[in-house]
Amino acid sequence: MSDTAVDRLTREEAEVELARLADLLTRANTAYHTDDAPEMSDADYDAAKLRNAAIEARFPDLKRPDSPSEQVGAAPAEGFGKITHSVRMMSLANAFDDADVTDFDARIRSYLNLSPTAPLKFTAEPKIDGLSLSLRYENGELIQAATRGDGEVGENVTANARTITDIPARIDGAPDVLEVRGEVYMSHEDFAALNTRQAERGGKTFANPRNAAAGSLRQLDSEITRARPLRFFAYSWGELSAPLAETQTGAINRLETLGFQTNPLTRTCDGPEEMLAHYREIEAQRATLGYDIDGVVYKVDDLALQNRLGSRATTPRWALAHKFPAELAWTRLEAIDIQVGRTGALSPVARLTPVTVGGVVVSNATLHNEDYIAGRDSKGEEIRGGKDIRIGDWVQVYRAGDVIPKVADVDLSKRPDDTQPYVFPTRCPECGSEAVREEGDSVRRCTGGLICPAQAVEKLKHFVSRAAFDIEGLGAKQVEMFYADDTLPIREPADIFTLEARDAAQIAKLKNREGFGEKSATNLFAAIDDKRRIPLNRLLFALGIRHVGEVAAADLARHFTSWDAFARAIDTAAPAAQRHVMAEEAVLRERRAAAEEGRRAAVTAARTQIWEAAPALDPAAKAAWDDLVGIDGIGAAVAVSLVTTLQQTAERASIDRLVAELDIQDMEAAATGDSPVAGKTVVFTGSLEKMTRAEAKARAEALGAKVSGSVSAKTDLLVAGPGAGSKAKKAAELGVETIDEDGWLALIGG
DNA sequence: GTGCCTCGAGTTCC
DNA sequence: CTCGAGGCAC
Repeated sequence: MSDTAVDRLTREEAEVELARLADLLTRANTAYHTDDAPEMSDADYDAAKLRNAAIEARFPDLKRPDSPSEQVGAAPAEGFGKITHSVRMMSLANAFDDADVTDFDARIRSYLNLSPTAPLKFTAEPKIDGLSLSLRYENGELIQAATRGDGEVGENVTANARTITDIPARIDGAPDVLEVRGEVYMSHEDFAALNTRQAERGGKTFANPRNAAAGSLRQLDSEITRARPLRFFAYSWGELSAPLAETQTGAINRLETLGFQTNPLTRTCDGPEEMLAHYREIEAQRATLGYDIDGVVYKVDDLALQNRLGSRATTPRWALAHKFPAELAWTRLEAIDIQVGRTGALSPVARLTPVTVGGVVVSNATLHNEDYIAGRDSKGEEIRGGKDIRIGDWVQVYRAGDVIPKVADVDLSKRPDDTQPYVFPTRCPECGSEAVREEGDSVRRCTGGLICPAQAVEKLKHFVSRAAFDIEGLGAKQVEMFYADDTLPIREPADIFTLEARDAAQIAKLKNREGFGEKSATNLFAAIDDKRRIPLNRLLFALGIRHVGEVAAADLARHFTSWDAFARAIDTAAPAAQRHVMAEEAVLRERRAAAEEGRRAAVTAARTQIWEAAPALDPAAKAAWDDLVGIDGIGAAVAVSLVTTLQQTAERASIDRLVAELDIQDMEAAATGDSPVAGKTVVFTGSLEKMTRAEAKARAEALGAKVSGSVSAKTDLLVAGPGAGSKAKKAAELGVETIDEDGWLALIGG
């Protein structure tokens, strides 16, 4: 019956067929999500969905309550809802040897202005190799569980978390709001038993306990999770309505009292020596613990100090992960392939005879760059005893940070007789353009620009990536597909936004394609339309301009607030950027000449000469340039990159076509938090007594202030400690408000 | 000019 | 996650 044309079905047949399709599609969905092994091809899946929709259209009254067409996001790639963490889930800075640990202690003391002998306690605990989870309790009730995700937004796995025995559904005597954070993991014993069971059932087995735990927690059907032996150690917290304790140790004890498992090897240490001793103790017990750990985590014990130390972009300053040495493996280097990145960088990738390293089979590994293969470091000095890496060699592989496979060493004694030194290509393997290495640069880059298909595709992938446009249903795979497409191509970002219109104008519709259906096509168009309105910072990041990452894009967006102001400023600054480049070239020439003639280089003179050469530089251009490089975090390299990109006609035309398709959201003029210093530009000068300079800067920025190094007309506030000199004088001249350290502390409330 | 520190870019496997 | 390099403080 499944072959009968829809318009020939009788009413009774239609009813039976709808039931069959509902069952088929539900099973296909489950198979896709739970076994990671789809039973149906995407095309068959879409065909079934289309048929279901067609029958429903003909017999609307027969539509079932469990109709597959009603299931939102029935497209298999969708999964869990998203949860924005109320307090970011940070990652940890890493240490690989004892010196990194003593440095950590020293760095904290210097940041806090503590003497080397002042008491400073730390905790040390095993770093569990699982996946982190944040549990939110309100009034003692578990209401939400979220994975780490990117630290900002994670996945909602509440139903699955409820099935884990180590996670209490309710707790007594906790603060009204308590977010408990910890690690979900699987013991060695349970992992082995699970794999045996999976193998017997013909299901898929897992490579290691970490993957098994991750796979089990991310089941759409929480009954499957329930059957998986997951465990949980609590080690941290997020949002709290009341403090748990005054120290890390106290807080962990409190979590234990509340009914959570905490790691029994957690210790409080008096300093680096005790921390390292505990590290060795944990390392010695590693094999007999019964679960995987990949290092030891140290934390400043005093929570008030943790608070003062604060965080860098992605890691807190008060914690450190001391990693165990990486596992190593030897294997044969079968080939060296060259990949082309979005900036044109040619990266060599090692194709290896597959080998197990730390529980995972590795068949590819990075070879970093040209020099690394040749056996030289960035300064051209020979490394690894001058061994060059050749195809056919036995190479040592490890997984850096237990993740990224790298080639670490070569065994020359096993080198076959017929090997040749590897010759790094000087032409792009993808487009044949010349690949050049700029002076002092370690990477060779394809000069093809937008002509190079590899660069174009990688740029598009970057454009749709998570921190950029993040278009649902348009990932790396789809981008490649559309790039290669002849009837409905996406060759540049603007093409994404004209996709629907172009599709509508064509006879061969996207929805009729293999792998696509009615629903997936409409979903994609809707997802694209959804992103037409885009915040300026995301747009600037998405453009993929060299040296402009997420942070620089945000800095630029905050400074210029609108696309028009940004583009105008860059265009205006262009002549000055050109002078800058010429001046730096002149400096290089002067340096070389001076070295030859054995005299001191007149660097400043060479620079000034170009800047002041005729024809005179437009003062507006100079002002725009100064304004640009005056932005905190934006220097000459970024500024030049912005100008060159926007001044290139082809590139600019492509950007203009994109901008015409968008509704760009302006940024708020200033961070208007409720803090009295939000949006203000603050300068610190003189010596500060109650805090260090770094600390003061971090605190001010956390409150939304911009901290600058020098006093100018744009400065709103000068915080002057004892010994303030020229800056205080200049502030007085400019009429900038000046306060002392105590005044500052009073202003920010502590 | 030198030495941090942070950001950007590239990378693997599931 | 790491490496290189840009940015900035000293």
